[in-house]
Amino acid sequence: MSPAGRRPGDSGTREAILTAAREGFSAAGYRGTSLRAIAREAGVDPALITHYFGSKDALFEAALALPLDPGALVPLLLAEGLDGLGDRIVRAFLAVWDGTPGQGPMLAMLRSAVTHEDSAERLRELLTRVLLRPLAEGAGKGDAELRAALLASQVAGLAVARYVLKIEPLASATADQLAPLLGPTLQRYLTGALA
Amino acid sequence: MSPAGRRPGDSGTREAILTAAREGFSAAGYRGTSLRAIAREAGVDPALITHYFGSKDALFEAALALPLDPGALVPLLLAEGLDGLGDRIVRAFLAVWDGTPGQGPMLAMLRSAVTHEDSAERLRELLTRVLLRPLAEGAGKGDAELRAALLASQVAGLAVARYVLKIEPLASATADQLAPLLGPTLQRYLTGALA
DNA sequence: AACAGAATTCATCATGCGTAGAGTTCTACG
DNA sequence: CGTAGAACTCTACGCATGATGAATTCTGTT
Repeated sequence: MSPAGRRPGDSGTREAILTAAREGFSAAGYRGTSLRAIAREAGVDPALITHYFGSKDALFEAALALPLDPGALVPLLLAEGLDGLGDRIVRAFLAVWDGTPGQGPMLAMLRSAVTHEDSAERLRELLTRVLLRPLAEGAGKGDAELRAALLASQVAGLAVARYVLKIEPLASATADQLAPLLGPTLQRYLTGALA
Repeated sequence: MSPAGRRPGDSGTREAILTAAREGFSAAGYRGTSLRAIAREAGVDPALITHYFGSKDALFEAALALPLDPGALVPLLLAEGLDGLGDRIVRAFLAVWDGTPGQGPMLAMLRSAVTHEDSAERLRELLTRVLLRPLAEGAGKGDAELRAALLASQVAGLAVARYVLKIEPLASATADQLAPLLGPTLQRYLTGALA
């Protein structure tokens, strides 16, 4: 049909592939998404993906690169003091997920973490080292590891319940509704008495 | 190699297939596990799986059949009153997961729920209708749906953090250590003030 | 104007998949 | 015994997959 050879002008093919890949991976996970499906979605020949990224694994890697730096979030959250920290964490979390176009990379990370052992390790690393532990240490109440883990459990649970299982009314609640519900839990995990 | 035809004696082939299937599905999810791999693991011809179960979907269904009745748990938990309910839920949850041989069906359910849209629906149904909502209604403080959803979020989060992401020290903590940490959260979601 | 190299298509390979069907051997029941 | 049917193996089909290599067309630099 279409002739071979380079197209004139600036075709944002690479980006189109990445977008389609994120969509696919976040919807069906790594194995559930074929290169051909991604190519079809992106309106592109399958071989182009190999051409650009080398392999499916490399594409996956590239698609999961987060568009934001989670490390930058921590000082921002801590800047306003410990009061209402839990509340602000809930809001920040929801803002990131709901704000990310199509929730692509986020859901993809979660989905693949649950299936792919390597991804689970990477997500654990990212979550604990860059995000949760700094938060818990910033709170300065000791037991940083434990507090970070508890925080992770409630935050991950929110993600699963809201975005994967879509349990109502959690799934369609607004940040204003959720913050006072979950905030106190996080606050206690971070700054409260534990035993 | 091996001759065709029926083997003498009682070969627990069906069970072997189910075991291998649970192992596979819980380790790599639905798509990530092939019938041939299951058959190899079970030391069995792939066609036997079709013979016994009809299709991969049906096998999946059969492998996920829970060995326990979650509905029976609720009255047990509620029987001892509302005091310490959260605590008891944490303990029951851990007992079920840690007690289930190989955590097979449990992890498989979680893993596939995250990948497979249908499984997500089934898990949501099971969780909310049979387990969480009866609990929240049994607590009798109103807002049963919302309380059930919040409960789900913390419980699912515990599962993900402990069994999938394996975040320490959550992953290797005992029930006695976790109950006082997470119990109050669940207690508040079920019986506490919400807004 | 020439040319290296990037972008793109196509045809193709080997592999693995889920499933179906035919054939063989054993068991259970009459 | 005889025979229905369950347990089991083998072969094969059609399809999708990830990857490769050659061919073609455009772009940027000299």
